[in-house]
Amino acid sequence: MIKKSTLENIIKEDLAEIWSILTIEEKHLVADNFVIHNFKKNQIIYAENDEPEYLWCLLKGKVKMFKDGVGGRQQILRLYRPIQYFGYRAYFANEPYVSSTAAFEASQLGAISMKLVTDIIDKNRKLAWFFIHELSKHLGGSDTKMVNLTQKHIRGRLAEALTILIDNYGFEDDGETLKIYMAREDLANLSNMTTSNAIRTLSTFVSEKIITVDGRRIKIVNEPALRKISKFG
Amino acid sequence: MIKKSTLENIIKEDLAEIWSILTIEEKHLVADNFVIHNFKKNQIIYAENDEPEYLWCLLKGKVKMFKDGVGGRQQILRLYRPIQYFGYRAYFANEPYVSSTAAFEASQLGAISMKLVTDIIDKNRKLAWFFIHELSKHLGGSDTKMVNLTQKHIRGRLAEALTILIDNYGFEDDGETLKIYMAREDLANLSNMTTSNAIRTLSTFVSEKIITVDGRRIKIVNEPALRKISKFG
DNA sequence: AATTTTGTATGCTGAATAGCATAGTTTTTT
DNA sequence: AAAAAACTATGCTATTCAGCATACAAAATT
Repeated sequence: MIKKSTLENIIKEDLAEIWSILTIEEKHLVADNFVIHNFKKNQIIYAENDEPEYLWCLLKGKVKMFKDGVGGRQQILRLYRPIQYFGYRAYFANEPYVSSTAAFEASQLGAISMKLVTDIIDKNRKLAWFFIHELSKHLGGSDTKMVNLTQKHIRGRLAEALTILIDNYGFEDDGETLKIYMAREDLANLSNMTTSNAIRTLSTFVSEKIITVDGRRIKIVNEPALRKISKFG
Repeated sequence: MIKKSTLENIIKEDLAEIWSILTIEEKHLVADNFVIHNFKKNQIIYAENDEPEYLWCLLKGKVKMFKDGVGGRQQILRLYRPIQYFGYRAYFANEPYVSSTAAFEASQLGAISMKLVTDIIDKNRKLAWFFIHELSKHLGGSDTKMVNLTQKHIRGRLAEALTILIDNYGFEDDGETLKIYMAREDLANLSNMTTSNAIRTLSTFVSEKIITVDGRRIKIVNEPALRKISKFG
């Protein structure tokens, strides 16, 4: 089940902050309980109301965390890239998941039992701090996003979504093509608008020479302009 | 500066979860560094972009945490009652505050240096868990609120705001008068709508015999109906 | 290769809600 | 107690955005 090569790589190269703070014994404990799963494009990793059981570690691919609202629309809450962790919040809060996660594209993930994570936190102060820091960052981000989604106008929200994509996934080697190819519907779900409006607003950005669009390939031509629109709503 | 009686009371009676998990030595360390402050109605406790320094402990009164958005409107993020804690997130995230807090009414608060709190967390696992739990709860709440504010219609949002007030502050002895008296503007800021619309929608709730209103005194006459409106948007 | 399904683009229409004005009321200050 | 300031109520209008329909394009399936 475990692909030794990948895992050893992660441990040896300390690819992620979290590994560097574990003792040798803890690293091996985790390695022995680290199960690799492969998810197909759009496959659900866990769903709202499920009972949390694992800490998920994204090794390869892209993941979205989202929540279905009463409006029938799906709101994308956060995006993840390698190597980032998720799935722990609900366990720590001692409640079922309030959101779902799915792979944006074919992805490889590692699952570690939260029971084990908790045991290690009890012995390793640094891991406790890792999660305190992580949760604090996310909470600040969530509060900020709440206000942006409710108060910015459509152009500002879509511009913000595009900057989020830049900041999370960056550009291809040409330095301007977004390194994520998502459906207009997902772009809309990230920006709290209908698919129609995401398409319409993208078009106006094209006509304003802020971006160019070729199917799902989006080039950011004028990033300062984009960030300005995002900032001022 | 320290009002011994109040403080001793809190420590002795273990009024708050947090106290019961400290050792005797830690309790005294905190007590010696616990400074009581009094805030007037609407007085700012800390503001967005300030550098976090203290853990604030609300002893008496009511506090709102809010953020000013580009839309010019203030969004109320969370409400606090005695004995609850706030002000720690930004410090843990190692960043300036992203939101502000103010006293809703004349309030008494205790300030404890975050430096001290961090030192105690380093030695007391249980305190680390207290904050991990607290942050996790708040993050789930923030994510949920984000989707509700963006997807529920005005009636649903106002109904939700009223249920939040019920759940946070409860009723007067008559069992139906909300134990918080806030301006329509604050009610609007809690529900992401204009003051006009908060007033209008309150009126329709009155005409539907879900609530009665007498100035800032709001009686919840039909709580199940209110929760139903909140739930279904 | 043909067919079906899914996704994208654009126009038109209607609904939800924001903005503003005015009048009256309550609260605070002097 | 009087005056000023702040808050509340309600009507009218403007704007933003959602909903839907249609046409076309691309991708997936048979």
